[in-house]
Amino acid sequence: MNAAWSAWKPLRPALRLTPATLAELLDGGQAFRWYADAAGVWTGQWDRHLARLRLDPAGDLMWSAPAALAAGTEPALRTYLGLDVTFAAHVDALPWRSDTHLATCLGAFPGLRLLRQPFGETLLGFLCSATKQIVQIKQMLALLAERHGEPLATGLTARTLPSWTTLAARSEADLRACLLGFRARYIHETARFLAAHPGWLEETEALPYTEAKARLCLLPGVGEKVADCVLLFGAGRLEAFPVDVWIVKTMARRYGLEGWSPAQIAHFGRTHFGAHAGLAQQYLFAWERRHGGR
DNA sequence: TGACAGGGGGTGT
DNA sequence: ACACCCCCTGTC
Repeated sequence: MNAAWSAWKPLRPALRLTPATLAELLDGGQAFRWYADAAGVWTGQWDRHLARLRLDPAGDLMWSAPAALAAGTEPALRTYLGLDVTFAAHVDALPWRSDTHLATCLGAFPGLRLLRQPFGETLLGFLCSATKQIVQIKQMLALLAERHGEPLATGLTARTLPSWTTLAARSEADLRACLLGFRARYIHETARFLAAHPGWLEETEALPYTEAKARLCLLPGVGEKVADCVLLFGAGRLEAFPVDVWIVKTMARRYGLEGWSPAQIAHFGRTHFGAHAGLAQQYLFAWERRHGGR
């Protein structure tokens, strides 16, 4: 039995989105703990927060939270949704004036932005992501929270994701039982490394992009793609440009880069899109997910 | 309705 | 290049 939810309130400052952009933002591969109901109400979790989001008729984002937690939810949402980040200016600085495909992608998902998720949780999510689709990653994280997380608050059934400390105390078999497959060993070994190096993750988050990425790549199961996702979705590093199979496909088709390696595509992306290449990547990725194969 | 391939947002060797 | 795990999805 869940406690009562607070009344719906508009987000301040306001965030005006289309339903398609909201779906892409919450369930488009940045985060893996949001679920929509038939009425278009999204329920999701991050850190020790639980919230509902919906668009009012004008398209402005409204939020609600369990009454006992609601006081802390609004500032947390502002951080999580990056309301202090000038995404409109960053988008305008992308080369859409000379890149018609990019202009099309920007127009299809107006207001799309990058989430600022908890760093450690983002790492866990993307350690689960290898050769998995979003629906399966969500299932893994739901099982990890259900079996190894902590109750969010008394009276709530929702649970947090397990901390890295908790994960380090679990057996690889316990993790494997959460549908992790071969990823269980990576998560187990990463958890043990982090347990043996207190503060390592926090120091990594604070480092400049290149150094932070190099450090993340030291973790078992973390290569360039996962490291870039963690930095882009969990640390606000808009210069990170993750290259996965979708981006390889869309860059080959739309930018004539057939046969290019992921490293070559990453270099092209940084050069072509500039300092906020990761933001461009998210729009291209959203477009490819929607129109892929056509 | 139920079984059966096929392939999946990568990394490590 | 290929193994790593095993669940989702489409198909018959």
